[in-house]
Amino acid sequence: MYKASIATENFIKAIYKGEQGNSMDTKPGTIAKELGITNAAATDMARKLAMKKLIDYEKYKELKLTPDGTKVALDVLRKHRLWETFLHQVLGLTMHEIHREAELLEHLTSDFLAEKISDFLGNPETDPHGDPIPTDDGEIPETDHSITLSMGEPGNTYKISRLSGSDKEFFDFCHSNKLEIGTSLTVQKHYIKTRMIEIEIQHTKLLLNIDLTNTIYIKKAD
Amino acid sequence: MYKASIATENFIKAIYKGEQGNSMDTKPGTIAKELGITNAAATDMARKLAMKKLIDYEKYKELKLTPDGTKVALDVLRKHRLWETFLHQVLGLTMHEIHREAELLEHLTSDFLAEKISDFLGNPETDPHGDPIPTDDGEIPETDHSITLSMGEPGNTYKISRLSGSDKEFFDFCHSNKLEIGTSLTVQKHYIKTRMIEIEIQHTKLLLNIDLTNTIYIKKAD
DNA sequence: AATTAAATTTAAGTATGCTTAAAAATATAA
DNA sequence: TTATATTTTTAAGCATACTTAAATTTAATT
Repeated sequence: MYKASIATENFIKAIYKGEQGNSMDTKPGTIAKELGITNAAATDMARKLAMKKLIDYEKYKELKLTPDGTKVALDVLRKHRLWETFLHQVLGLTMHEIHREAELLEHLTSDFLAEKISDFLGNPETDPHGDPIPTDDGEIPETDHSITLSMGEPGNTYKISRLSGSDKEFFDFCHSNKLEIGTSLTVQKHYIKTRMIEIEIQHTKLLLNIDLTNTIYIKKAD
Repeated sequence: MYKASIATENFIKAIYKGEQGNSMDTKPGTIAKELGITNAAATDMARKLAMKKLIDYEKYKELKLTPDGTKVALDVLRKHRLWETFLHQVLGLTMHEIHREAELLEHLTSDFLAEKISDFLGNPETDPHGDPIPTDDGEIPETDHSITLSMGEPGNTYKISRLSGSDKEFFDFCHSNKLEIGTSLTVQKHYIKTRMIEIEIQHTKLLLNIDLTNTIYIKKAD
């Protein structure tokens, strides 16, 4: 299997995030901002990865992962989420600590070690955020049919299924507003212009920015 | 604290090994062979690390770590041995597997995570090989007064205290010849010319190469 | 539609960490 | 001690992964 450099892995991860996420695209500038590099560096990298057949690249267009590129993304993502689960369950690190450490460890984790960690954890399907862990053959167990909070319909009640953010602020915010996995909420109203969503959670009304709500996943309460 | 690159960390580790070991010096060629790079690359790196005050470098002389360089070496060594201990005790990896994985993980392990691992393990003083784990402030707990097997005196009986090798062959050899931590042995005779040592272990005579015996540590049986 | 702004690309340059090939210094052996 | 071999160093070059600055293309605004 193709072994990518750390820089390449991070670049491909960013594209993957852009392809999946609703609050981010895969234009070079967006990727550059995500990685903290210049636009020129992103274009440069795009050309190189295109030659390696990891992405499809047409000038001035969005970057798109090839099947090979997607495989790299899912491999790193699997290691990232396995480490997050492991660091949380075994070493008791907090939600934002596990992200920070997994962000490093994922790049120097052999397939062998990833399997050992997975076995030790009982081959979990999701990480502590509720995010699905890709399998070793690159499948994503999407059994929960979660949607982002921004997709929730006014009047409907949901349970929070995933909290997908990575920074301390996000988790502090969630915690102090009782936004936890399993908690029920009712979507009140969408404000298109201001890109806000109003929800009711534990008898409290909350106005959330749409960007934030794309890292909060919900599913219909059964 | 100065953050070294992976290449720099490995280079400094090799020098540290040469400074400590009895079977290896710190000449550029030796370091190059250890790392699998050319002599030219080793000289090149030596000049660069000298500019960063991590090593003392005089042309055609052996490479020597500065206090700063030694700090880098001990920091990486601490992380290496903490990972080895953790992977062995928690994930049950074999002796040569833990080395291989720790060799990677050590480079992307934050000080924060190292402390968490250490705490989890009850702040152990030695790793599964019996090698001392440097403390977070760069001290090496040398409480056991071990010596290498090559230093053992004929007629004396010792207990094996450390098995410091890294490759599978070494551990397979040790295992099949009952060379385990805690096992008693009696040094029989040194053969200077052929660089061999004869020992008796569990009523069996064994002839060992001196290079091998520098990774086997012993101490006087009490 | 024309102008302006923003994003993207190209070009040139830098640091790291290697390589090969040739020159210089050191070590070994006859 | 002199010739030979080995090691070390220098020199030139390459790939990766960035940078800044300028040119080009696309997008937004009037």
